Amino acid sequence: MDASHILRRLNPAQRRAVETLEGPVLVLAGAGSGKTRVLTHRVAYLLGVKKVSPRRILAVTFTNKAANEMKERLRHLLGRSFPELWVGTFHSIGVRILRQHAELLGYPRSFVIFDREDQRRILKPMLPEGTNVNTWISRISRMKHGTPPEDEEEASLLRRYTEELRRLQAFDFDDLLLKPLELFRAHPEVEEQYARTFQYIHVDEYQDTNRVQYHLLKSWSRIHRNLFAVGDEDQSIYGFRGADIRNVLEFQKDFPDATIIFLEQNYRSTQRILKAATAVIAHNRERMGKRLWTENPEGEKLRYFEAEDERQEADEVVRLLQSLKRPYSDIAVLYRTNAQSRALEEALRRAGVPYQIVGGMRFYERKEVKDVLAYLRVLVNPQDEVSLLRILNIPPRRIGGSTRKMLLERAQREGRPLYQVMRESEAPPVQAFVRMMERYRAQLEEVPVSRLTGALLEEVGFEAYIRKQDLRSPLQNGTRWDNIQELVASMRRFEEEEPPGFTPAYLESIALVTSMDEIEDAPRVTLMTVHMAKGLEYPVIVITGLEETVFPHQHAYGRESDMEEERRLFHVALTRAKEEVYLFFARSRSLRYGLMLQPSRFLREIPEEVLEPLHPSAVHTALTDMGGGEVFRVGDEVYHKVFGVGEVVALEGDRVRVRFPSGTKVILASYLSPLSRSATRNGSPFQEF
DNA sequence: GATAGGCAAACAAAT
DNA sequence: TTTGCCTATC
Repeated sequence: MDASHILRRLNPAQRRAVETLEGPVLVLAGAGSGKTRVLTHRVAYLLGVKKVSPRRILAVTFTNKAANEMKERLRHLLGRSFPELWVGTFHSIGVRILRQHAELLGYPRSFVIFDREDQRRILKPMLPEGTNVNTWISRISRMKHGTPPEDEEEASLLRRYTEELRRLQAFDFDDLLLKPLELFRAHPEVEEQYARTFQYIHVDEYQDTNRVQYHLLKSWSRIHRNLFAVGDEDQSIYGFRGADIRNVLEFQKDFPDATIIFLEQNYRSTQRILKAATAVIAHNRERMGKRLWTENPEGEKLRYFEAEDERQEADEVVRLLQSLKRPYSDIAVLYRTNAQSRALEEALRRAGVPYQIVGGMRFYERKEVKDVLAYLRVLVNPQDEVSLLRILNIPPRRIGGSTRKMLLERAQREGRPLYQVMRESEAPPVQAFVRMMERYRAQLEEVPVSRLTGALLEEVGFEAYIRKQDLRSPLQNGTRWDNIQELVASMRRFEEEEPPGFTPAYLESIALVTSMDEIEDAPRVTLMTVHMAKGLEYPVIVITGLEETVFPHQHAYGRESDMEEERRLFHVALTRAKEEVYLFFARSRSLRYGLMLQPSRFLREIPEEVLEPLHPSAVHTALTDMGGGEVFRVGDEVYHKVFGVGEVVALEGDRVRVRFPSGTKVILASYLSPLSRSATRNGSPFQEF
């Protein structure tokens, strides 16, 4: 194929990125600068012009959806598809490697993948009464990202947890990255096999890789050294998942011969949107410092609206959406936390505006769906005790607490798998259950998954069970059974795509499905968290909940680096927009009950000249300046949920010393709301309450 | 010994 | 608004 076919329609920087094939390359690509285009064209160039074998090219994307889109675009560019290309997320590539070599790690090929809920179920009994399981899940995850245990308690729990996963033949999400690395360390010949294979390696969203992913990349690129990383430190928003911005900031240190390429021309947003985004992100210290520019039109000013509470905010958002006279598919409504979707959802439903919510409770995480999947998981892997315990008495079949306890104790005493113990149980309900499961297990490799599931559901009386449950919570009448039917439908679709479509293959195919994969291209408004919106773009972006303690979120107040991540998150939100941005904030929110909320500091960081009120008639409040972003000053009157009204007597970092009627206390600033100001200030249209 | 129903507590982001 | 735990009842 002719190189010009692939290189034309790329700007000089993009072209350089596509053509620099040898050695490590870091592309610092600002929002909307065409990084997906660069990645795709580079792979196309390798395949079509350099005739590199697809088996030697690896492209790591951030979501499965992005992986599919890349394959689709390649097909379009090159006129055919390349099934042998390694394209996928770190996690899906990790699974692929693990399936290949599981035995070397002492795991069967039929290992299961545990999600958060499965993790919670095995951790719960390991922890003392009243311990916060979620905290421990985060700690374990942090340790698996490379942070050493803080004390013996952490170390010992990690040990016991790891042993338990091994006993159950399960990997958690972090294992999908960590275990391949362990595999490489223990078996250098396997490591070498991959390092030889991967001649050209591409990574998207490099700023959101963690240390384990970084080591995987180092290992894969060890021999050929052709690592092509695309990222934007201003869009690093997954610190809680171990993302380490050092991977970007220290790329040159780790790869001294690296070529660094900046993509700074933005093709997505209007000048005003870009001006706002640039001004906001300039408040961060931890950056390489790109300067985005655009040839796009100036565009409209960004508009803001101040609401009483989340109800009014939601109503006003709906009114705005209806007044825009645009296809609803052009619009995304973003928020910081999933809980904020509720008020919006209600208002949209009341007004009859079509919408879809992405994220939150995912389809495959719903209780009823997971129950059905647990049956299949036990059929495939009877060692999966978590799933076995889950369905033991669902629907109720007279295997209650005491029988369950007896079985578990015997299994523990004899050191044998629970399922084996159940096989020998004399309790009639247990016998019946095991016999039934064995009957289905025998058909696993012959009967398509949808038929097997249908028969199973029928036999256990699942519909009746669900309907009975629905009587208790009539609000979602029928939706649960609808979900089950949708699940069976998804199995049928799977069978069509991948005949013969048996159960083990099906389970594998859904293990890594993400919320992103559920986004539909339909004439509906899309609602999602800002995290989910990364990588997407819409003509109109509505950002809600722009208040202190909401966005930036309460958890970020203690540490400057966390606050910078919040700011990057807001920067991501703004740069999703092509044409119009609407910013909403409320004075109060039932989620922050009793607090008077202040407009987000991020609003104040947007230059005044690109902002205007949504309704011109709205009273333009006094122009005030927060100065440095600090929230309180000595003399301010403040309110605390427990201690009541008090006066600020001193500022101590992120804490405030407050004199209450009941005495003087030192309190985290985020727990206080201001009542009155000691002085009036000027500079921003956002009034302090 | 199993199940239904009532009541308290939670809640940041997600592969 | 959901989820899990506790108690009363079958």
